[in-house]
Amino acid sequence: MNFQEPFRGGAALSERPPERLSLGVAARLSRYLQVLTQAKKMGKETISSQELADYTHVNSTQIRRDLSGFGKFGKRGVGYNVDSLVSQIRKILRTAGQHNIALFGAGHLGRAIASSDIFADHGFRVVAIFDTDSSKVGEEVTGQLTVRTYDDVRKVIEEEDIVVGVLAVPTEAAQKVADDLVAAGVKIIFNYSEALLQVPPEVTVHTSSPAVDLLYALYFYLT
Amino acid sequence: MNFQEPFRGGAALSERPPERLSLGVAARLSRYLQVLTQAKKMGKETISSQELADYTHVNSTQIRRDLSGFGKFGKRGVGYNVDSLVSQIRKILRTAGQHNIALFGAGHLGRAIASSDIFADHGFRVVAIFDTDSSKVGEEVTGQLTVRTYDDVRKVIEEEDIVVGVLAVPTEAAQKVADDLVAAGVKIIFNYSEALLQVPPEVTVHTSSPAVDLLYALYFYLT
DNA sequence: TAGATTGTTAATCGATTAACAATC
DNA sequence: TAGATTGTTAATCGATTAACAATC
Repeated sequence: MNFQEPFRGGAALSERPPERLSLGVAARLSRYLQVLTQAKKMGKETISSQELADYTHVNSTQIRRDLSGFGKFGKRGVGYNVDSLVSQIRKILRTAGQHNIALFGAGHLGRAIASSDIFADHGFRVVAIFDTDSSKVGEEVTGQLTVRTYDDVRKVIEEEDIVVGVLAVPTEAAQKVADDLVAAGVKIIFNYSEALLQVPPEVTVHTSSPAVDLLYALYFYLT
Repeated sequence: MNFQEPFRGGAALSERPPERLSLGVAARLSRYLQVLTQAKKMGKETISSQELADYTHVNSTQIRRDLSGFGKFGKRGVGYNVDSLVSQIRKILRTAGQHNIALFGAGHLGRAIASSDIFADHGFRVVAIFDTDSSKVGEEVTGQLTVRTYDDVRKVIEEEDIVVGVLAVPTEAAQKVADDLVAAGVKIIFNYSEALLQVPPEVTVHTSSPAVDLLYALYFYLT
């Protein structure tokens, strides 16, 4: 970033060349966004970099640095306006639009994910939930979602313009679902099972589990 | 690390001074461990740094570098023995022992976490699950676990030597449970709700959600 | 041996932090 | 004004990567 900025506080500051964010910056911005979203729900109007630091465990200088790279969003002596910071970060992360996702597996994890607020909070819409267990098909999961038969996968993916498949199925079943998603043209798979999925290079798999963090975090907490 | 090592392949290499790992190294080692554990289940005996790289999205040179910092675990031309690498990493992360954890909330997320293999795989034992909903008390969650009444929290934490509290409760209920855990002396809280918890400085809160990753990962996948 | 893969170097790049003037 | 907090600098530290000799 060697672009010399001779003006101060200009609105033009928010229109930077769309460089790809580094992995670390994007991860931290997402984290700030999560905290800000919650802070907003709690009725907080402004927040300081120190408060954000307390909640995210990211150094407060780092936070100010991350943000100031995109514009002067704060007020000295006051902090950041929660509402405006949320929309600024959304702009930076380009998560302003709506994205449709499909959920596989109507077990406990699938239902937990389906009923989480966090997707709606960030512009993601769970438009379908599938299960191979025919006794579950037709069950209502949330107000708007009903478990669909796995036979309709292909049709639903095309009709509903689904860009992400989220796997909350048993480890043994994950590869088969991944194969079907790939065949239907889905390029992004979120894998909450423990399976090591084999997919073609153009498809991205992100594996994550509600429990893996524990291992890593505990190293620091127990030593 | 400026310790000059004149010998090769010695067993003494695994006994390094117990420096605290950097955050990044610990996170990556945990990830390797997760993949290795699964690879072992699938009957794999050796694994190359390139295969580990494919599954973890960590550069293969980085992986070899991370591991070689603690000893010469691999065989040139062959790769790493899965079994022995698992135990080496466990030694490094000091997760060889057993740690008892308590789970709060017997809803979908709580049950999903309780029935996950991943805790058992890494030496954690869910020894209790609580819920304030009296209609859930007594229900069987897994073979060994039955939902307990929240009134017994304090007693159970002391009797069962619980070091970690895992919160899978609604956002509104999270702070109350955190307060009670702090009062009972628990120093590590894993928060799967969206609440921004207030705790004394000696207590560590790790907030995480099965859905937050999506936001960050999607930035890269959609751009 | 021939092929494969580790262990390690060297060079680069980005992350982190303390400190403090600017300013609300 | 006085206190608080941002924006930014400068200096350090650790992460990342390509490349390749060592060696299984």
